[in-house]
Amino acid sequence: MSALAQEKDMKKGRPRSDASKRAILDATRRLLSHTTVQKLSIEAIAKKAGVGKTTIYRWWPSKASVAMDAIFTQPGFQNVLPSAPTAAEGIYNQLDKVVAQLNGKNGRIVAQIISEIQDDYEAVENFHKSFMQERCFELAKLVDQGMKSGEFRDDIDIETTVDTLMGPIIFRLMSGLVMTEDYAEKVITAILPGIKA
Amino acid sequence: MSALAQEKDMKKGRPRSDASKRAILDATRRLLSHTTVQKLSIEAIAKKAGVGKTTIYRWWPSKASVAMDAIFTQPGFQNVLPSAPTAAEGIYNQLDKVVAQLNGKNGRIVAQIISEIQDDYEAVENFHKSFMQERCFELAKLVDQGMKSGEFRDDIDIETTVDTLMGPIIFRLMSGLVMTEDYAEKVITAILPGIKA
DNA sequence: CCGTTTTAAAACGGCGCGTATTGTTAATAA
DNA sequence: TTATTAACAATACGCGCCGTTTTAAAACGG
Repeated sequence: MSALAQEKDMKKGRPRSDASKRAILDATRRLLSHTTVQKLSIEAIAKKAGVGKTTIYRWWPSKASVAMDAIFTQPGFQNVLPSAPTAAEGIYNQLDKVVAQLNGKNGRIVAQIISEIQDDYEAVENFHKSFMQERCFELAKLVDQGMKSGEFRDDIDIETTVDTLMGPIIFRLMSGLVMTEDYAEKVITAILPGIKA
Repeated sequence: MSALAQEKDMKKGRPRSDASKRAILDATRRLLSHTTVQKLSIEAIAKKAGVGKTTIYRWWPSKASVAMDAIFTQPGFQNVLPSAPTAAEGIYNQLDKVVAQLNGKNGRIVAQIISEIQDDYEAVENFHKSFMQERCFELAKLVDQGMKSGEFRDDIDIETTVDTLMGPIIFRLMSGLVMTEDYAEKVITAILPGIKA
């Protein structure tokens, strides 16, 4: 085994084609701008991307997985946040980012993804790990921090508080209701007075 | 036209078979206890109910509609509530009822129904009219009542407040997270301090 | 009896599923 | 160079369910 092979953890045989991978995700994004996840088909992706169906089935277990990969790797879906002086401001930053990610076309697609995976327990878990969990955990961390610093009351339930912050957004997302850009502010205005010390 | 025909709005031709209707909804309920809405098929319902496919297609536009009909006509899904002395107690009653309706097997099915209809605008509207709207409106009415009576602050946004009450429930429903029987109480404990006068 | 409508049953073409097969290509190992 | 290994595109397959159409019987009112 060569030094290069050791360094890059290379294996025998033809390596995975990065061009095909990009072609598949690109084709999926283009198709999703004109149809829904439900109406999407593996065959259509393969045809548009100029790849074999087997290549898709080899690397993704379902069309929902392909869609998740296509959407979540887009710029704007990384969850990097500016540090905030207060817990309240940190919560606002996080919530506003989620609203920005979900209030437009991408939001419709994410709603369709959540829908598509409902009868697949593993897929639901995968979705939560790759999108929901880190955002909820970040909120929980901020609530906890606010409690310890005295900014918030010390008798609130962290998990339920996170639910009251994230819940309304997902509720409106799944209900097909409009979600304006300032929706995060509205939710925080409703929630904050109840948790402030 | 006879008097009876006029009274009961009878029409010419063979009347709709109530037996077939019941057979279809019964078969759907039985099938849904072993599979998901997504895996349900019109053909399977027709076979199990002993009816023709055409009979189903004549009266329902989709399998999601059949499922909604089958679930929402069950006992326990009527939204009748005891009158409450305070707005807060009224809100608790309403929210607790929703949790009771959605925290078990039926909740999973409702989540699947919401999922199934995501790419059908009319179906989404129909779902909201037949389930979500009346429950949200009831909550909005109670919040408004509490504001006017001085029980709640007068500067809160009704719509957003309803979102913070219903949102967490739908959020957990669609996330596949556990929702205990006392979840309504948890949400109210989190929300109430922020809206009380 | 006649016109109308619903019904169950059966058959239809079509689509996308997930798998299998084939021959080619791009890498490593000897 | 040669052998080995694995990914690749292309193609074909059987299958299940779709939504529609056709047929003949059944259930009503006039």
